[in-house]
This record gives sequence, C-alpha cells and structure tokens, in this order.
Amino acid sequence: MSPQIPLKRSFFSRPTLTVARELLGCRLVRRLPDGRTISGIISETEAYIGQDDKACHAAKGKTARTEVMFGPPGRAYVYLIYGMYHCFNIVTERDGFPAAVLIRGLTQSVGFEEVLATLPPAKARQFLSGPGRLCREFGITREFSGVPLTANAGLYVVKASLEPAKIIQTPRIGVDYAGADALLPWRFVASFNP
DNA sequence: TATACGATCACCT
DNA sequence: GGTGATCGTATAC
Repeated sequence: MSPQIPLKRSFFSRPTLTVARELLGCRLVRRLPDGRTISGIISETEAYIGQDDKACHAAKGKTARTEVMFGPPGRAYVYLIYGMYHCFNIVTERDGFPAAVLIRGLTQSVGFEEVLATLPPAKARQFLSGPGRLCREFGITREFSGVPLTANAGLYVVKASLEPAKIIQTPRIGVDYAGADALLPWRFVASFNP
C-alpha cells in the first residue's frame, strides 16, 4: 500500500454508495496555507445520487452552485448552509451524472493536539464530527468547490491502513423534505477499534 | 427586487 | 429537549 498517494479520480468514478462506504477509514489530508499539514480519518459519509434523489441538490437541475456535481469525479463540491457553515462533498460517478459524497465526520485527527488538549473530553471527541465543524477546522470554503482533490490543491484523500471495525447505515440527516428519499439508508457511520 | 429556507452548530433550559 | 444565528440560493413576484 502507498499511504501517501492521493486517491485517484478512478476511485471516485464508481457507484456513489461504493465510494461512500470505501471512504470510511481513508484519511482526509489538508495542507494549510501556513504550511502545516492536518488530517483525520473519515468516519461518517452520506451519498447523494442523481437528479432522481430528492435530497440531492442536483434534483432541481443544474445551477451555478450545483454544476460541479454534474462534472468529473474526484473534485470538491462545497456549499454554504444556514448562512454560516460549509459542507464538503466529493463528486462521484461519471462526468455528466450528478452525484457526490458528503463528508460528515472525521476521527483520529493529526495536527490538532494542542487545541484538543485544552478541550474537555466530550468536546474533543466531537471536534471534527459534523460537516460544518470539519470544514471550519480544515479551512474548507467555497473556494474549493470544483477543485480536483490532489496534493497540489492542498486537499486530498489517501487510503489509510485503518479498517472500520463496524459500519452502520442509516437515513441521511436533515433531509426530511425529500419525502420517501429521506428514508434511504445512504448514510454510513464507521466505528474503529481503539 | 423581495422573500423563504436550508445536507448545521452552539448554547440554553 | 428547544431555539437563534446568519446569508447564499432558488423561486416567486
């Protein structure tokens, strides 16, 4: 295995559910503008698949915001939500088919030791849990939307040697408006052995 | 041009 | 458990 090689576009040009599941245990790496490198193991994902998925932003057609999802896989799709938080997705499937995986949570972080030491354990555990939180800590904003995830971009995913001990599937969070599609078990949550 | 709302989080009780 | 913050986007006028 080559842990430092970013996952290639071919990894993401597959069925979104496969990508969402296989991203669990992989490491999201961010090289900050100041030169520091931070990272974390992906522990929670959600799949958003095509214009027929009412919960997917692409369901309402292509717009300036969502057109990235219609493009080639392996790129970031980042949007602002509730006026204050960013959500980081990775585009999947073939060019022309709108789909993406939302990265909802990270664990086993590297590069936050000093901050974490100042937090109570409960806060520390959920430090990178939640799409808004992880985007804030990783400095991911809409400037990344459309950017291919490569080492050059300073934001990429590498295959890590950490296999999830267990993966559970649940309905996606916060998509009640999507009718029957809100019930699809397209959220993946991994737990890891300590 | 105006308005309603969301793939959330933090803080309150 | 509940609610306020806060603004880009989509949609309605």
